[in-house]
Amino acid sequence: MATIYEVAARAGVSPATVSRVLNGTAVAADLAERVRSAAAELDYTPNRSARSLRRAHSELIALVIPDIENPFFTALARGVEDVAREAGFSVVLCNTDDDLARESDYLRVALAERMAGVVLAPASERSDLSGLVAAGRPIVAVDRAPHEHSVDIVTVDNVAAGRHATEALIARGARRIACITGPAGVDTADGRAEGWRAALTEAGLPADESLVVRSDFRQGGGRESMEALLARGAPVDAAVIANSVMAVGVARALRGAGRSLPLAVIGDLPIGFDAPDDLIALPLPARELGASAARRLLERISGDVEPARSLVLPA
Amino acid sequence: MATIYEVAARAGVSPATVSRVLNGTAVAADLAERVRSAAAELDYTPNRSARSLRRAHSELIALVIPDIENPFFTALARGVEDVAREAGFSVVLCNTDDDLARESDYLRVALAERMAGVVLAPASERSDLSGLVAAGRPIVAVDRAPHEHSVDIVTVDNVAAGRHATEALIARGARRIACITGPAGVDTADGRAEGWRAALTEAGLPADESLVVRSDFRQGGGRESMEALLARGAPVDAAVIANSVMAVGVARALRGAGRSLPLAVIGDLPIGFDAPDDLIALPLPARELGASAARRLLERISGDVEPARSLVLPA
DNA sequence: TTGTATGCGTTATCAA
DNA sequence: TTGATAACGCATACAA
Repeated sequence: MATIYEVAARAGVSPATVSRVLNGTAVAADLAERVRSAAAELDYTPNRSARSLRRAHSELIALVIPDIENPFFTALARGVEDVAREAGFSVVLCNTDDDLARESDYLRVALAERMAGVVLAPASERSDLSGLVAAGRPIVAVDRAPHEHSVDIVTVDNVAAGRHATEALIARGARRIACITGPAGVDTADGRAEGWRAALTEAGLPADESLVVRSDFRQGGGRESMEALLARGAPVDAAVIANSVMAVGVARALRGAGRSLPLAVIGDLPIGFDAPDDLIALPLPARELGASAARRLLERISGDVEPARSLVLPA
Repeated sequence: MATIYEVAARAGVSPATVSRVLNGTAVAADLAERVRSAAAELDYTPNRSARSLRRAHSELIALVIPDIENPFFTALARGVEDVAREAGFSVVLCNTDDDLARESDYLRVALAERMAGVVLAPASERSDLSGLVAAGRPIVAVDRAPHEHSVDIVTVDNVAAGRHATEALIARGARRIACITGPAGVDTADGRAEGWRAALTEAGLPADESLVVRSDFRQGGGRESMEALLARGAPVDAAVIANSVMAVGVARALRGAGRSLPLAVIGDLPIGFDAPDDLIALPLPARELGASAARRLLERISGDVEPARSLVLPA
């Protein structure tokens, strides 16, 4: 591994000049040329540990997500990568499996490695960002808003998403619409349920709270929710499902029971999911969410010190 | 961000002693205790850029995969993480989307960042590992064997996998079995097709090469392959499918044509995929593959300098 | 066992 | 514009 000194020696210049060429500071054309060819001949790769130490941050952006198998997060990842790469940063993915301890670990590593910044899709509202925040490192939360900390946040309009999904079912004649959503206290879950409520109310329909089922945003939870609904003979003629992973479970429960029900699902469907014909998917702008988060992060990395800002994308 | 000097000052010891406490070298119990509490009070996080510079490598392991949406690779990722974390390394995921240029980029970054090592699931046999190899950095290839380079390789027994899948169909009475596999020259694709051939031959059945369809391991490819087979009226009564992502497409093509065919699929099925009843899935030990690769990598990181070794896991 | 001093490879400051 | 040099924070060789 050649160092900057070896390149300098071979080009007959000082290490400082090599550094300047590599970093785009003004250098005479002939010197720059000599440096470039010396670097090429030696197959010189700058040592980023040294650079990070000196500059106080690396060129890595951590993207911390709770579930690598959820297509929403993989789409989001693409958005982050698109804009980060454009700006010369590399994105590394950290999968927490919804585990707060693992999330903490990764955030700690990102801090210790002096990564340029972090885009975090929090595993929970109780996610602990204190380390990064205390150190003043760039971080933006996406999808969910963490409590306790004031950081930049990029979310979608969950209420609108819930409303649109519900309206689509109403438009098809549904009157008693169940709402299968995530845990209480989770803003994505609560917002979508609120949209369901709003759509029903606006349509002059009763928003029967007993038709709101709280689940866990996972496949098994979706299945159990629908099974419970069927078991207690709830008089539903359609259902809004707050994310696509749960929709898979819901569809299975229905099929298992030999039933069929118009479904409106918030989010893109997983690859391979054979959706029933009466299922409406309302895509979420996952990629755009990631891109926006990354853009905000880049602003922070470039030194923006404005107060934390909250951005809500239309559904 | 506190430094080792501040911790040392507060504990009334030298920086070297702090370093020793943190790294587990022998230090008197009382000093160690003082250091630990000083570190805690200052919320000291060692600067890994500095450590990496000094030690010549970081505590990050890069896992470079071609398709983050393929459940095989996410399972593999879990295996890598399990053993890497156990050993104190953090795993960062790099998704290349089957793009050799992006793969190269990530490998370059891993080298420049002086990451401890790389587990690579190559996007192609033509993957360029020259940078890492030339620098003598630890790297192990998994799933596919890259040409051109001699590195540690961990794969599954693809031939056995293909054979088992085919045998399962033969056992159910199938006689003319199609084989939908990946591109020629890709060892996973070729091996599985070879297993298909072997099983048929062993069963005294003809291995009709016109029933081998070369596709791309992706959903669309699976669909097109089956559509082509149906379109030309190939006399098949079952099919072996070399990976689970293609199986989704195949199942759709069949359903679209109003047909049904016993299917044997190599690999775990994607979440949400509603497999037809006559589909047999033959799981691949993806997680174990990742774990083995990580173990081999750890040996390299600890200084093993034996010649490159090749490990083939049973299917 | 502990401390001192040095160097890892860069970038930035300062002089020239 | 260019070069000499210090400093980033840590781990270790060496001395005590």
